[in-house]
Parts: sequence; C-alpha cells; structure tokens
Amino acid sequence: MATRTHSVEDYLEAIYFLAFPVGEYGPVVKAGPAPAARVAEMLSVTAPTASEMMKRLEAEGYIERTGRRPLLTEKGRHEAERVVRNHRIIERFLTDFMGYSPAESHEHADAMGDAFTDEMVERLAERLGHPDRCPHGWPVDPSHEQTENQELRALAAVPAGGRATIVRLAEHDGDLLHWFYDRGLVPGTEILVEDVAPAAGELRVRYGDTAMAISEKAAGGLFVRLAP
Amino acid sequence: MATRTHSVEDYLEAIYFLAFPVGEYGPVVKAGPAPAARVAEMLSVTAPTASEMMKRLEAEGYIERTGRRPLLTEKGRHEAERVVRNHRIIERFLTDFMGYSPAESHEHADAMGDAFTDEMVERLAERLGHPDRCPHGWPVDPSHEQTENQELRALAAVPAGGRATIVRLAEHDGDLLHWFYDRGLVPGTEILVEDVAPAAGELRVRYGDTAMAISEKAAGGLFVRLAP
DNA sequence: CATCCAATTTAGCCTAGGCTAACATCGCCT
DNA sequence: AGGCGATGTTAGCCTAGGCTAAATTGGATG
Repeated sequence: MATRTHSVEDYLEAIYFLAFPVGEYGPVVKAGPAPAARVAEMLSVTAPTASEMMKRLEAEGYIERTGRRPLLTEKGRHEAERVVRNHRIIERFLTDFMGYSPAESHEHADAMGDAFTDEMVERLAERLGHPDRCPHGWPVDPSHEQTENQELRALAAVPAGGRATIVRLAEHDGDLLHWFYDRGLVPGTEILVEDVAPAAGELRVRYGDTAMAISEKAAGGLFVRLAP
Repeated sequence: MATRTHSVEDYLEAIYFLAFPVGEYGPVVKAGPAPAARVAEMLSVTAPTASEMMKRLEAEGYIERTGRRPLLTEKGRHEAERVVRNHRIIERFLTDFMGYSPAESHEHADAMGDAFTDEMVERLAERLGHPDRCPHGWPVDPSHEQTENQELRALAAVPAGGRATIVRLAEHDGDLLHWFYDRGLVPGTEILVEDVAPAAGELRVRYGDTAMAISEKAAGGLFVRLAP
C-alpha cells in the first residue's frame, strides 16, 4: 500500500503540528517542540530517513536545532502555516464539493495538497465561500488557532460535572477521527462529563441521547470550550 | 521550471494520442502508430529516457513493438483511455468549477491527474453534470472519439469555398491552444475557407467578423465538420 | 549497393526519498 | 557511577525517473 513519499512540506507540517502537543501528539494540552522521532512516527518513516531530512531542513533554514528538538524558524513557520492552511481548505473542498465525509476528506487531503498550487487553493476558497474552519473544527487560518487555544482544553482535562462544547477533533490519527465521527462526536456537540475515573483511564460522558465511557486517550483528542 | 516527472500513465496517454496523427501530432488526418521519438518529444524527455520506458511498457504488457512503432495492447489501450477520460473530466472541473480558461485548464490538468483517483474523477463527473466533452471539444469518452473521427477533417484539408464548423482543437501544443483561443477559434465557430495557397502554406479564412490567413500547421490542429 | 540521417539502445551517472544494520549519545533512574 | 532505553547518526543500498555521450540499427535514396 505504498504510503507515498513525503516532501519537505510534509515534514514542516508535521513539525508544526507537533509544536503544540496534546497527549501523544497535537495542540493545546502542553506546548513545546517534539523530537524528530515523533515526526518520523507521524509520517511513518524510519528514524534515519527523518534524521536525514532534519539535516536538510536545517541546512535550508527551515528549522534550528538546540538539543534534539527541531525549532521552526520564521521561514519554516510561514511555510508550515501555508501548507496547513491549504490542507484545511482542500478538506473543505472534499466535503463541500466532492461530498466526502469529514473522515474521508482527511485521508485524501494530503495527496491533493501536492497537486494544487497556492493560486488554485485561493480559487477553491473563493468558490467555497471562504470557509473559516476545516471539517474537523480547526481554523483555516492557523494564526487564529493559537489565539483560540487559550479558550480550549482537551476533554480529558475537564473535571467531573463539567459541561462543554466540542470545538475541534485531533487529526493526527485517521482511525481515531473515524471513531469520533462514528459516534457523533463532532464539532458543535454539547457534552457533559459525568464522572472521571483516572484509575481506569476513562471518563463517563453524556451527549445527546448517548451515555458512554471514553478513554483518556480519546478524550485527549477532543478539544472543547467549557460552558460558562 | 522542472517540467515534472512522468509516470507510466503519461507515456500511455502520449502513445494513445499519437496513434492517430494529424500534421505533426494528433488525430484524424492520417492513422498509425508513431515512433518513440515522437513520444519523447511530446513529453519533453530525451530519447534514452523514452526508450527505457518503452522497454518497461512492453515488459508489463502495455505495448507490443513490431518494427519501431509502439502498438497499444488491449491492456494498454484500456489504461490509456482511462487516463484520457480522467484528463478531460478534470479539464472540465478546472473550467466549470475553478473558473480557469480552457487553455489554462489544459496546463494544469496533467498534474491534477495524479492526485485524483478514478473514484474521485467519477464524483467530479457527477458534480459537473456528466459533461460529454472536454473544453476543447473532445469527447469525454474516448470510444466516441473514433466514431466521430469519420465525420471530421482538419481545417487544413478543407478545399477553397468550403464551409465548416469547428468541433475540436488539437491539445498537443499548449501555445497553439492559446493561439486558437486568443483568436476566438473555439468549438462551435463557423468558418469559411475562402482560398487555399499551398505554395505559401496557408489558407485564407473568414469567421464571425474576422478574415485572416492561417498557416497549414495551425489549420492542422482545427478539426471541423463540413457543412452539408 | 553505398551512404546518411533518424531512431534506438547501451553505458554510466544523477537526485529525491526511502530502507536496514550498526554505532553513538542523551538523559533519567537506581 | 552505572545502566539502559529512547534518540540520533553513519554507512551502504534501493527504486523511479531523469540525463549525456557514444555506439548501433534501419530505411530511404543517390
């Protein structure tokens, strides 16, 4: 199933993404760069392959390395934000025009990114009415993302009795994304944390007509805004 | 300007295309396979590169070679027709949804072909209302193309005094395509051949409010249906 | 038949992106 | 201080798709 081959852009996207970890990956919960090993893991390449690319990214001025953590330079961050933005608009194209489910859009969007130039993505955005969120709730403009982060937390960090609204779904794991959508855990859903069982590593939640237990791992991928 | 890198599919498309030459390239005027050198030329690769790929195409059962002309096998023809069909639907997507001009759509369509799976192209066709022609007048379904060929001829082969309607524009040369569109020589245009000057290698034509001379080369890329 | 140009092929090399195996470090913990 | 697992790097090799330079082959023509 040849998991295709990755360009500089894919690595930058991964590094950008990993700069704001949550649980194992992703934004909000705690912050700071992740080692190259996480990048390798995320892109399903081996350590030497990632190592080689890191060397190149540094040589070309996209990252700096103090210790073992890759730090995006201005250039690298701009490039990464461009790629992320394109990715999110393409996801909206896949859902809004092509009729794919959000989870499916995620699977196709990376490959499409290589085919669309920036100019084409701008046209897409125009035709789609300038959407401001990707199907999973992330802001199309990554700079808004960081502002918004302050108001959000992972569901895993909501105390018992807390009420919250799902704003974004972690995208790093396609299977987890499917799992969310299969259960109606989508942006906009209001959810109540009935009980927290850290020993069991799970939370009991209620939303709509459903009551269920969610593992801490899964709850780490649901980013919510607490009800006032 | 790194003219990107070509896959098996691109070579098959070129071979398919060259199987019905007109003037230097393209369908209708005379028929029969073209040597690999033409394929190389069309894809802007060197002869050894094309030669190498021919070897591979033969080994994988896409072509047979008697003499120096590559002959598409059943497998090869099916594959080529699939690629051509996808290409034409993608061109319609680029004009109808993305808002590109026909000439621009041609420039982008090849790169896009790699990003869209067959399933995605089917969806595209559906969303676009199942178009039956590409923007340059070619049938989306290549099998219709060959039937229709019998009713068409190149403008270069229309005798003085002949009236005809432009049905298709040759796509092999992006610059020529631009030239046609810049002058309003588009599918549907009715055109009168006033005079033929073989010595000068040109025809005098009239269409709409325009009267002009067209080189035989350009006229070889305009495929027309003669008025009864 | 000889010649000559076009077409093709061989040989050798290159780049991007991967891989495995083996070695080198880091840093945390007892 | 020593251990040891997680990280990172080196070395060597691979595939796809290109390239140039230098043979070869084929066919049309004088």
